[in-house]
Amino acid sequence: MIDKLEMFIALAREEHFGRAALAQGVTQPTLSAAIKQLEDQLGVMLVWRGSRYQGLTPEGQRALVWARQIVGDARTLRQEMRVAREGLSGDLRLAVIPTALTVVSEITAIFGESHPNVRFSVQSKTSAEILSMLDNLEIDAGLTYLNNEPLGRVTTVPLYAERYVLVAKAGHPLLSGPVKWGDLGDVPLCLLTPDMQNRRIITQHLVEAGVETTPQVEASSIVVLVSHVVRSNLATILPVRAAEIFLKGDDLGAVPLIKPDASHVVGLVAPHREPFTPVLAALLDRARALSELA
Amino acid sequence: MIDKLEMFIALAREEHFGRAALAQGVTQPTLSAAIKQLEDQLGVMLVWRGSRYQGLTPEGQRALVWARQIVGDARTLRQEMRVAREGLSGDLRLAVIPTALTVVSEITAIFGESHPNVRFSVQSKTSAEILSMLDNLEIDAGLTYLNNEPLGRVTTVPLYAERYVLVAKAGHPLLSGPVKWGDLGDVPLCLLTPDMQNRRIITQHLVEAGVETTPQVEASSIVVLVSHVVRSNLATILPVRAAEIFLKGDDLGAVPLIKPDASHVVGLVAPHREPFTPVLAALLDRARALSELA
DNA sequence: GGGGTTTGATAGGCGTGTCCTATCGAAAGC
DNA sequence: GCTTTCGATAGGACACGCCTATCAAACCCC
Repeated sequence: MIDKLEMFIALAREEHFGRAALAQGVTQPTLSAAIKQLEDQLGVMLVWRGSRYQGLTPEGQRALVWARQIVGDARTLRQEMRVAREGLSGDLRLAVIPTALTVVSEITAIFGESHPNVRFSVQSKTSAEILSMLDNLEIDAGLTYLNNEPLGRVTTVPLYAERYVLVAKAGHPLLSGPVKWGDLGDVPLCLLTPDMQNRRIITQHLVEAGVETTPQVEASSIVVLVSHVVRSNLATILPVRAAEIFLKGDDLGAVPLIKPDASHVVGLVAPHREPFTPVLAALLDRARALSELA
Repeated sequence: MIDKLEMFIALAREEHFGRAALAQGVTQPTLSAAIKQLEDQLGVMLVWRGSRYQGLTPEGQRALVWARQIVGDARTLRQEMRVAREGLSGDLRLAVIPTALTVVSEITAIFGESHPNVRFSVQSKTSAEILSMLDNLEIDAGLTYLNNEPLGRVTTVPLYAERYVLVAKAGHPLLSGPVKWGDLGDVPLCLLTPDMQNRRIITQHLVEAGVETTPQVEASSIVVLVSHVVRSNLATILPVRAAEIFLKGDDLGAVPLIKPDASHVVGLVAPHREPFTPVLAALLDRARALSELA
């Protein structure tokens, strides 16, 4: 039963029988049969049938909610028993927005002190992808914005409030003092791609300041942004914590962006599951200890 | 997997391999094997082994919590799919404290108006039994005291506050006006057995009023209490709502018990499961509509 | 519009898992 | 010390799950 629910979740995620089967490590006929049996057992049609995958029926959507819950709990049970057997160990899968990537090392550091046997796996994703991966049990926790766009049913631990700086090559005329958002009208910029919430936040502040900017370069990674700042005459806008790591040398400079002093809360998000798994409880605990916010 | 978890729950409930197997409709060797496989899969010992059942290991207790959650969710999924197929129907299993039995008809009445295809199954239990049965998935909801003794992780809907009357045969000298708890020192009483929370509440009020009473008759049913009041010279103490149904004729009388005007909240309790099953959601909704309290 | 591709369903065979009955060994009870 | 109770074990029947191979329908592209 649980295996079939896992296959059902995979199907809903992949929207394709073959890919879902591959993801589950079974063949396509096996997955097809499993879905059919699930439908028989539940007495309802879960998937619109045709020669292609055509989405879930309303019952299927409803069943998906429970399937995720059940499968998630089952995994948690197994994980918790493993913890009981061999202590806190295993992998903790994180997905993180690009602008918070530098914060991960703070978390892994403080966590590693008390739980050295836990390995981390970190990937850079958009905030929307993080929420989707949490739903689909593909990650254990995420690091993203907490209070700009709706999150769904998750547990959150606020960590810090993002504040923004303008980053440019040393000697850039704007670096002499704080810069207003409204002053950026004619400044050539490179920014994150619009699928990133950070970019949407920045765009919003620029628009509110009456500026309409089309960035010269868009990228999904801050490394690309900073490289461009170093090698060309573009400037970029980054959260302080993301920028710091690049400001060690003398070739770059940064000044605060003011009017307004924008501030957006970033923190940990984890599936809301009662009770918490031991690793997750430990992670949230360490994150709370690390938090700059109430 | 889910089947094994069900067997595990049954074993924890019955504390006996043979009985648990019987309850699950399998033979004892099958259940023994299932538990062993569960232990293998989880990699931990769940049950203390010996020639007899000797209780759960700490890991077993922890696993039991998740097992209940998973099995409960799986049942909910099946139920919800059945509802999607044939509308709100099926059985709703209630357990109710004796003094709230008369309230059940109010709930079934208002519920039946909107959902005529749902059958009810009602049994009279102590408050402790109700909580245990909720945990063990033996009932769907309960009707019991909400704020005297700890409930655990449940959803509650307060319905009304119990107030107490002294019930005695018509003409009994105490029936002329309100009676103080402290006046009951020499009155021969029949009361519920001490495993009932109502009895513990009454005893507590009597003790606080400085009275120590040993009831002449103890019973676990209010019908027995009232019968004794009718046929002998005993009096009893009942919540107003439990007493009303017996006061239609002229042979019994009731007067309020005062100093203090004791008041204990009674309401629905249901397992805390997100999201709610449709039947349960409907039941809680109707109960809220019925509630006398905020 | 026809050949090729993609997609999901179906058929048949094989291995594993699950459940049963029968029986055993150990401990508890009289 | 004998019987009863309780849970584990052994062996066999059956079902289930998964695989490979194949099919039918829809889509795609020239």
